[in-house]
Amino acid sequence: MLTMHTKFSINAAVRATEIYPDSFSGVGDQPERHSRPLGHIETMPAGCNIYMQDDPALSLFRVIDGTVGTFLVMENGSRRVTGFLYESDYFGPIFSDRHRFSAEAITDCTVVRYNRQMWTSRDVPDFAQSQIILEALRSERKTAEEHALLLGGLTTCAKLAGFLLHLSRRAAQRGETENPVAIPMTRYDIADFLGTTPESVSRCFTKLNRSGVIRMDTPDSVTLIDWRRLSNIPRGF
Amino acid sequence: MLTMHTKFSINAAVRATEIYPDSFSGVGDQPERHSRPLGHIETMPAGCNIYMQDDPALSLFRVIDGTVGTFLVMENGSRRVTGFLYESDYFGPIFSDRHRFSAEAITDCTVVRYNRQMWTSRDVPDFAQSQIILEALRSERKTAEEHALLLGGLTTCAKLAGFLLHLSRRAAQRGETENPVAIPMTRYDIADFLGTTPESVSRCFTKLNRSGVIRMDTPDSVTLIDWRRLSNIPRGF
DNA sequence: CGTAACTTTGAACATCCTCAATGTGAGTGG
DNA sequence: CCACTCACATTGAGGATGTTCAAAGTTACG
Repeated sequence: MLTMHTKFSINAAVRATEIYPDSFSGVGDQPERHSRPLGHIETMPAGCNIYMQDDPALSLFRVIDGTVGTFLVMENGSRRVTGFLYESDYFGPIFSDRHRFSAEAITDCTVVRYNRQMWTSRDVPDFAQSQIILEALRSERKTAEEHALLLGGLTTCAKLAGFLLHLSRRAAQRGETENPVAIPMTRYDIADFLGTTPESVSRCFTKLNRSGVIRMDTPDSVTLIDWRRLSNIPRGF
Repeated sequence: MLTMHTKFSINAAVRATEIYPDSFSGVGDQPERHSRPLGHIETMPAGCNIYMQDDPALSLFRVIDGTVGTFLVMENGSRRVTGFLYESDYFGPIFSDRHRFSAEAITDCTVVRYNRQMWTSRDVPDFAQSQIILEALRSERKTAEEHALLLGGLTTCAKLAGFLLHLSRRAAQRGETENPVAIPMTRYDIADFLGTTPESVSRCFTKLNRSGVIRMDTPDSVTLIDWRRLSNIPRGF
C-alpha cells in the first residue's frame, strides 16, 4: 500500500536495457547506437519507493509494465493520491528541478527512466526531445483531468463506479482483460484517490455488489455486470 | 453565470490587434511583420459563449484580461466546471480537433485567439510553435492538478477555503489586490467547480465569516483575515 | 497455525443535499 | 423616483450520505 511501509527503495531496482534517441517511444526496440543512452529500463518490486516529493528531480519516468501511484502528503499529515499510472504513462518532473509528488510502485513494475540531461542538453535530437516532453505533458494533463472529473462526482458510489470504469478502460488499452477488472491498489489508496475514506469505499463496493451492478469475485477482482447503470449512478442509489 | 442564459456568442466580440510569430508571449507588443498573423486579440462581454464542447476546434486561446470558465455538461444533465482561467492562462484544444470542454466569459474578457494553422502548418517558426504548445499544455496541466487537489478535500469548507486562497494567489500573480479578494463567479459556478451545491457554498461562506476567518464585504468580495486557519480548516470546524 | 495487513461491518454522530422560503441588489418601465 | 422583476444569495428543516471509532472477518505468508 502506498506510503505506509515502504520496504524497498528504487536502489533495489534491476537495471537493464538502455534506451536510445530514436527509440524514445520506449517499449520494445533497442537499436545499436553511438550516442549516450537516453535512459534505462528498470524493474522494481511492489512497494518500491521511486522518489519522494521535493527530492531533486533527476529523471523522467514512463511505465512499461505494472501500476505506479503518485501522491502528496499534506502539512496536516493527510495523504492525497494524485494518480495511478499504467503502461505508456509518463510521470515525473518536466519543468521543475524538484519532484512535485512522491511515486511508489503499487505492483511489481517495469519503467523507463529518462535521464534529465535528455531534455536539457543539446546532444539529443530536438525532435526526440520535444516529442517526449510533449507526450509526457499530455500524459500528465490527461491524468489530472480525469482525476478531477472523478472527484467532482457528488456521491462516493458514483466516484467509485467511475473509478472501476477507468480501471477497465486502462486495462483494455494495454491489451489486458477489461472485464473481470483487476484492482491492484488497496482500499486506502482508492480512498485517498477519490477523496473519501477506506470504509466508505468498502461500503460502496458492497452496495454496488448487492445491487447487482458489479460482482466482487475477490477484493481485488470485480466483474462489471451492468455497464449502463455503472456509468450513471444516481443520487439515491 | 455559466451556461444558464448565454446572451452573447463570440461573434459579438470585437476584433483588434493581430499577433505575430515573435510576439507569441502575447500581452503587449505588436511589431511590424511580413508573415501571416498567429492570431488576434478579441474582447467579449461577460456571459459570452466562447465555444461549446464537441465543436470543431479552430483556435487556441489565451486570457489577457478577465475571467473565463471552462465546463462540461454530463449526460445526466449535471454540469462540471473544469477550470477558471485568468490572465496568461491558455485554454482550448491542443491535440484534439474538437473542443473537450465548453468555455464562457465570466467577466468582460480580452483574449488572444491563436489560429489552428499556427500549430499545424510549417510556415510558422518551429520555436514559436513548440514554445506556445508547451506553454499551453503546461498551463492546462497546472489548472487540472490544482483543481484535483482542491476537490480532494474532505469537507466543503476546506475546499472553499482553498478556493479563496487560489483566487487570492491568482489575483496577486496578475498584479491585482490579493486581499480583499474579488469573486467574479456565482455560487453556482463555485459549487460546480468544487463538486458541491450552491447552498453548501453559501453556508460555508457564512461559517467562515462568523468564525472570523474571513470577512464578507459583499457576496463577491471577501477579506481574508486568518490565513493560517484558512489554509488548514480542520474537520469539525 | 499465527501474525500482520487489509477488508468489511456496525453504531453514533457530523456533514451535506434537497426542497422550500426568504432576503438582496441591479436593472427596467411606469 | 418608485414599484416590479429577475437572478442570485442566504437560511431553515428533514432526510440521505459520509466519517469516526471500534470490532470482527479475511487472506497471504512465514
